[in-house]
Amino acid sequence: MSNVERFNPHVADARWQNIWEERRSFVADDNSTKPRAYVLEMFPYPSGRIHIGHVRNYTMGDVLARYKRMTGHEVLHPMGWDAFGMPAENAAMEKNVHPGSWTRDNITNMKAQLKRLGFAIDWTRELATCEPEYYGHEQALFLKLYAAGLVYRKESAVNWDPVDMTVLANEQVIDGKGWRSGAPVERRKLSQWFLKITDFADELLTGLGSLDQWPDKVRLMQENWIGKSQGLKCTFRFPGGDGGIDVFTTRPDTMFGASFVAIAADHPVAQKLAANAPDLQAFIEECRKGGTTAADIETAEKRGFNTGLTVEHPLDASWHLPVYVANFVLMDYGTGAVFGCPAHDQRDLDFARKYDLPVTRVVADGDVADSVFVGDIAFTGPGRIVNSHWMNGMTIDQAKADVIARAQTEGWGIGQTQYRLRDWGVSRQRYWGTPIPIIHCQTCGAVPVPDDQLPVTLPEDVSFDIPGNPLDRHPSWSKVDCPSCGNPARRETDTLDTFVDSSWYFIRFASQPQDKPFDRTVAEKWLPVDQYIGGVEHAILHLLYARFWTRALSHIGLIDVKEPFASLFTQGMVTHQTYQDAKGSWLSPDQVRREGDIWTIIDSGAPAVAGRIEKMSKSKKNVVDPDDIVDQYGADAVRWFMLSDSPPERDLEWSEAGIEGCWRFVQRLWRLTSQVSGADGADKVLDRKTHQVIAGVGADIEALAFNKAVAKIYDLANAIEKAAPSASRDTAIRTILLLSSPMVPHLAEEAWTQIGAELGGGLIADAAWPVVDPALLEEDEVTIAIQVRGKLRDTLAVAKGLPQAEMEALALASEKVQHAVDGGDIKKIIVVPDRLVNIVL
RNA sequence: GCGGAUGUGGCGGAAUGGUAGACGCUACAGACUUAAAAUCUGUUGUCCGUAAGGGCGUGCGGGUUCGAGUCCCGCCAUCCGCACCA
Repeated sequence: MSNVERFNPHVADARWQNIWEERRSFVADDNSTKPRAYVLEMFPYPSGRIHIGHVRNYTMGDVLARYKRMTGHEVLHPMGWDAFGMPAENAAMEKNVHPGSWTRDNITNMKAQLKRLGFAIDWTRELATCEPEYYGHEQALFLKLYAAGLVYRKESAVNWDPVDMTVLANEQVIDGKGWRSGAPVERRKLSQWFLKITDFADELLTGLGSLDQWPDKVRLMQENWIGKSQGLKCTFRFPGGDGGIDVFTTRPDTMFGASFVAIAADHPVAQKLAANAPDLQAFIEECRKGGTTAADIETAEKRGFNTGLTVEHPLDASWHLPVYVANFVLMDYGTGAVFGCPAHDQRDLDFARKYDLPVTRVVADGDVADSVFVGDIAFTGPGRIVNSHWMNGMTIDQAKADVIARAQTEGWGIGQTQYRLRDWGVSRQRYWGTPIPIIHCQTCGAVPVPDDQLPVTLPEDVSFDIPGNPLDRHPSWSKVDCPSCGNPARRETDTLDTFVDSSWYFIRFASQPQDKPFDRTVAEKWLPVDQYIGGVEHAILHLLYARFWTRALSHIGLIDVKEPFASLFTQGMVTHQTYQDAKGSWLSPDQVRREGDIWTIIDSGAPAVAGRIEKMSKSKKNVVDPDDIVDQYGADAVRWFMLSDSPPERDLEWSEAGIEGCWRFVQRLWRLTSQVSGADGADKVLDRKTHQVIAGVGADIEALAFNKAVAKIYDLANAIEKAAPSASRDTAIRTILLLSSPMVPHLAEEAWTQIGAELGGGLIADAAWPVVDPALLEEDEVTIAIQVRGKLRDTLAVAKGLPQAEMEALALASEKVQHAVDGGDIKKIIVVPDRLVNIVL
C-alpha cells in the first residue's frame, strides 16, 4: 500500500473550478462545426437556497453534458433563473423587502452554491426572467401573438377573498378559506387575458407521436389532459319550440337512457331564471362557494336544483326531461350543459338516486337487460344496446354513429370533436411578473404598447403593506396616454403567468441578441433541446405550455422548430426521514441522535419519533443544505451520492450513511490512481472487464441510467484492486478515471494531472472518452443454467456457442439433474443457446 | 372525484420472458493498531439440516407459458398531477 495523502476537496474543488472558468472550458461556441448537444435542466426558482433536489437535477445534466463533450460534441449547458413569482411578494410582505432585491440576493447566493458543485455550465448565457432584458422580449413576443389573433380577453373565475378583497392563488386557499384572512373564498369572475392554446389542441396531440424520447407516462398524461373526444352536440328544445339547451355528449348511444338535463350555475339559462327566483339565486351563490380547482369542484357533494323547466327529448318530442342546475357541471367544458344517463355514468347515477329520478338501462350487462336499473354502481362497460327502440341490438359504436347521423339528417344536432383542454389564462393580479403590454383606452379599447415603448418595466416604488396588486394602486404607473388616439388611458395592471416566462427561456439561452428575443438562425442551430431534465411535477403544465409557445412562434413564422424538447427525462424527488417530538412538532435531522433503535433529542434528551420518509420540505424540517454537505464531503462525494443507488426517475433518500459511503469511494478512487506501476504485460481478464465497463458506462449515461453506470464503475474498481500489476492494469486505472470524470470531475482532474502528466497533460474535461474494442468484449466461456421442470438444478461452464445437442448432452449428464429427474419420463427439452437447458417431465 | 405512476433482502436497488438479489449501504466476524480512525479479508433473503442438500421467496388473488419480478385480468397500499405553487 502506498502512503498517498487523502484527496482534499477543500483545496482541489475551488482550484479546478477556477481553472475551468479561466480557460472558458464550458462556454458554448455558436459557430462550432462539431455535432451539437443542448443539455438543459429546468431552471430554478430563486427561493433562497439551493435544494438537494436541484443538486440532483443539475448533477444528472452535468454528467451528460460532460460526457457529450468527451464524445466530441459542442455542448450548450446553460443556467438561469425563473425569477418572477409569488414567494418574492410574500417575502416583501413579511420582511418588508422589495421583491426585486430579495430575488436578486437569492440569485447571488444560489449561484455561489451552484458554482461550488463544479457544474460544467456556460455562465456567459445566464439570464433571469425578472430583468427587463428578458421580459421586454417576452412582451414583444406576446404582442406578436396578439397581432396574430392568438390572444384574447374573456371572463373567467378566480378565487376571491372577500375580507382581504384580493385574488388568491389556489395554493393560498386552504380548506376553502383564504390563507391570511381565514374567510371562506368565493369564485368571482374577472375579465382576463387568454392564449388560444386550444387552436393547437390537435397539433399538440399528434405532435406527441413524434416525441419518442419522452417517457410514455408523460405523453399519456398530456394526451389525457388535451382529452380529445368525439361526440354529439345537440339541442334539447323547450316545449313550444322557443329555443333550447345545447348539450355535448360523448355517449349519444345512451340517449334513450336520459332522465334529466343539468346545466352549470353560470349557464345563461340559469342566470336568466335566477333573476326572478330567489331560491335559485341562493343555490347559484351556494355553488360559487369554495375554490376554483378541479379537485375542489369534483369532490364537493353533488347537488342540484330543480328549475321546474322541462325540455323535449330530441328523439321523442313527447318525452319531457326536467332541467336541473348542478354544481358539478362546468361552464368551461363543452356547452356548460349535459344530459344525465344514470344507468351508465356514476355521477349521474348518484345524482338520480339523490333526487329520485328514473334510471333506465340502455346497455345490457351480459344477459342483464331489464329496463329498470338496479343498484348503485353504474355500468360503463361494453355491451349491446337495449330498451332503445330501433337501436336495440347495436353495439355502442354502431349506436353512436346512428344517433349522430340521424341528428345531422334531422338537423337537431351535429357530430363534434371536443377537447378537455381549455385556453390558457395568463392574467395574474400581481406585481412581481411580466407586465402585460396593453393599454386600455375608453375610445380605442385594448391597444398594444408600440414596439418602441417596450419594455414596459415594473415600477420600483411599490408598497406591500396591504393585500392586493400594488400596480393597481400605484399613483402614476398605469396612467398613460393612448398610443392610438392620445387620450388619457390606463395601462393593464395584470402581469403574465410565470409559465409564460418558462415557455421560451430555452430559446433565449440558445441566442440572446439585445435588440430582439432571439436570432432565428442561431437558435435553430441549437434547438431542439437534445436532453431536457426536470421534475415530473411539470409533466403537464410547463411542458405543454412550452410546446404550445414554440408552435405558436413557429405558426407566426418566427422560428422553424415544432417541438422544443427532443428528449425528456423526469427525475424523482429527494426524500429524507422526518422526526417529531412527543408533541408532534417537527425536528430537523441534526436535532436528533440515534441510539440503537431509539431516537432522542440531543439538547433535551427527550425521546423523538422517527417518522415517514418524505419529500424534503422546510415545514417538516427534513431538509439538508447542500452547502453544509459540500463543506463536509466536497462536491464530488455529493455528486456521486446523487447518482448512486436510486434510479434517477425514482425518489432518492438522503442518508448520512450513504454520503459517508460515497466519501469513502472518492478516497478509494484516489488511492487507486496512485497505483499506476509502469509494469509490463497484459491481463486479458482485466482488459475484457475494462472494455465491458467502457461500453456499459457509456450506454448507461446515454440512457441516463446513472445508478447502473455507478455500479459498473464499482465493479471495475473491484477488478482493478484484485488484479496484479500489469500494463493492462495501468490502462484500467486511466480508464476508470476517464469514465468517472463526468461524475467526480474535481478528483478526476487532480488525479489526471498526476498520472496524465506523463501522457502530456491537458484537462481530463477535454480528454476523449475511451474507445471500446469490440473484440475484447467477447466472453469465450459462458455459464448455462440447467433446469428441471423450470427449477434450477445445476449450472455448467461451457464454451460459448456450444451446439444445442452438446448442451443437452451435458445437461443430461449432470448428476444433480439425474437426481432431480429421478428416472421420470422426459417429455421435452428446451435449449436456449448460451443460456439454459430446461428438461420438462 | 379524474388522470398518471410505483411496490423485489435489514436498506437503496440489479435482472432483452431464461441462474432473482449484480453493485452499494448497514450489521457482524477477523486482520492491522498501544488504542481509535482509516484500510484490508470474509459473512449477510428466509426456513429445515452438522453437512451434502432441500423447501419457500419479487405487495395480494387468479391466469398465460417448458419457464413469470418481467406478459394478461382483478384487488390492496403508497406517491405525483388536476389548469393562479413553481
